[in-house]
Amino acid sequence: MFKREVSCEKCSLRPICLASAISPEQLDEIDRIVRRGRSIKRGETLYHASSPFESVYAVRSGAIKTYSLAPDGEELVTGFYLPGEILGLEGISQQEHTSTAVALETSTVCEIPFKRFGELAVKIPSLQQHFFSIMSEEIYKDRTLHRLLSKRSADERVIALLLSLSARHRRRGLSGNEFRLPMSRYDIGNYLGLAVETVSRIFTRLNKSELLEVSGREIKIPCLTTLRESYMKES
Amino acid sequence: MFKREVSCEKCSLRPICLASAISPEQLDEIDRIVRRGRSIKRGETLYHASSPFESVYAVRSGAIKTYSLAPDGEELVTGFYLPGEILGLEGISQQEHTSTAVALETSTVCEIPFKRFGELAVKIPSLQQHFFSIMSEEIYKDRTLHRLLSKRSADERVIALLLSLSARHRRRGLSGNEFRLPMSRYDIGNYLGLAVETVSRIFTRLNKSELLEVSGREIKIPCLTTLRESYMKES
DNA sequence: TACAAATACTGACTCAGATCAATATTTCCC
DNA sequence: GGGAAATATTGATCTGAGTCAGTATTTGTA
Repeated sequence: MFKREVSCEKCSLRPICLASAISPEQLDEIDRIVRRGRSIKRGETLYHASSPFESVYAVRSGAIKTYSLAPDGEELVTGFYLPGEILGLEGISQQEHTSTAVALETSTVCEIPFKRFGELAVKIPSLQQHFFSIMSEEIYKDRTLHRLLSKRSADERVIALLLSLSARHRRRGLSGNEFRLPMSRYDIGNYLGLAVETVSRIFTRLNKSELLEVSGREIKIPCLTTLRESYMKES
Repeated sequence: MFKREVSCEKCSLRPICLASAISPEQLDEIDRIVRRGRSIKRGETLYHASSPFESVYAVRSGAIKTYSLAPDGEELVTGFYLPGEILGLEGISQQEHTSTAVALETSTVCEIPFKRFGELAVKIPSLQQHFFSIMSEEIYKDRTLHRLLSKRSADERVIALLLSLSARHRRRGLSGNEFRLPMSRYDIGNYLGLAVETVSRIFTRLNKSELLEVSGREIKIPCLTTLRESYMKES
């Protein structure tokens, strides 16, 4: 027995999701347009690149990765999305999805039909403002990734990703010190612009140090501050 | 004698700027909130990182670069903005500018006070939609940069930047085959995650090939299709 | 018009991380 | 629970681009 169809109002993810900072009556309006409880199994696709853009999605549980393919078929992992996070935003301007979203583990998502959302955002200025903010945040995070890719060493990139995942767990009230990676070494390497072998070697090396305990996809960070500082020092 | 203070209505950049796809009456409303004609000389700053976020800006003429500094002072060039393009979007979510914008040559900009813009976007749904689209476009372009940085060779990165500048010139009705780079080799390298020396060597090499004629910052592309194809082939 | 400073170029050398080639381990079904 | 496929690790070798060092050219300014 598990809870499905939790309204935004009752959703534990509300403070970090789309419906934060919205008054109760307005919450109700959002609640009416959100399609909840869609479940996707590991490896299944939420949307495909070049399918018509109709909705953005909020992750309710699980983990989703997005990737795009170059004309020659080369894959690029463009992001990892955890509960409370919104995906599909790059599709708005193109009128179609520009990446494919697949579940890394069994996940549930809330679908937010974008046309109706726009109509609502016009009626609720604070919702419009919040959505501007969510998109701006995405742009801001892309700047961080830009720096990571063009200035940081392989080790620093991997540590930065772990710290990011840790912070996102903590934000949901979970442990930031111990978690399981939902993605493969391949995905990590692809996302960070590194070869799988390099990622693997870095995990082995970090595991030998006191900074991290790695066992397959299980990660334990004994001390976040130390890890953060070691990351700083390397840069 | 030169024209200042051209209204959005009369602005030749309208089709590619913020005020595209807006009806004449509504155009008038936008016109009233835009602060026009601010001129900044080469090397002068439009806004500083960590100054309060109040406006986004549209380039009217010239060229602007944005950069951010890491805690240790390391610079990262985050973007180049040409006439008709909007900058400052990453500041929305942070309530302050997260990068510094400086003019690469004498430029004029239009300032769009963001609070008033938000109020207007609520009244004009198509304007809201268009702004969603502009932000989405920025996210989409960041994905392209992500691929460039994590999958492409130094040569391909430089060619991709040239092709992007060329396309942006053409969009304004200018020649896409001949133009002057507003930015230094250093800026190009920094933006693309390459050492200055590498950028310099690539220009020399391209100049020796038939693909490009380079003389300092003057660029001539004899055949765009050939350049585009050579770029594809290398990938 | 000249000269200092900034920018750009070139060459020699080095190295982080890619690639290639196995082997080990985990995961997923039947 | 067993065996195949997918994922992860490890080692040896190679290479694209970085670094260092010096020179050339352009640009802005007096």
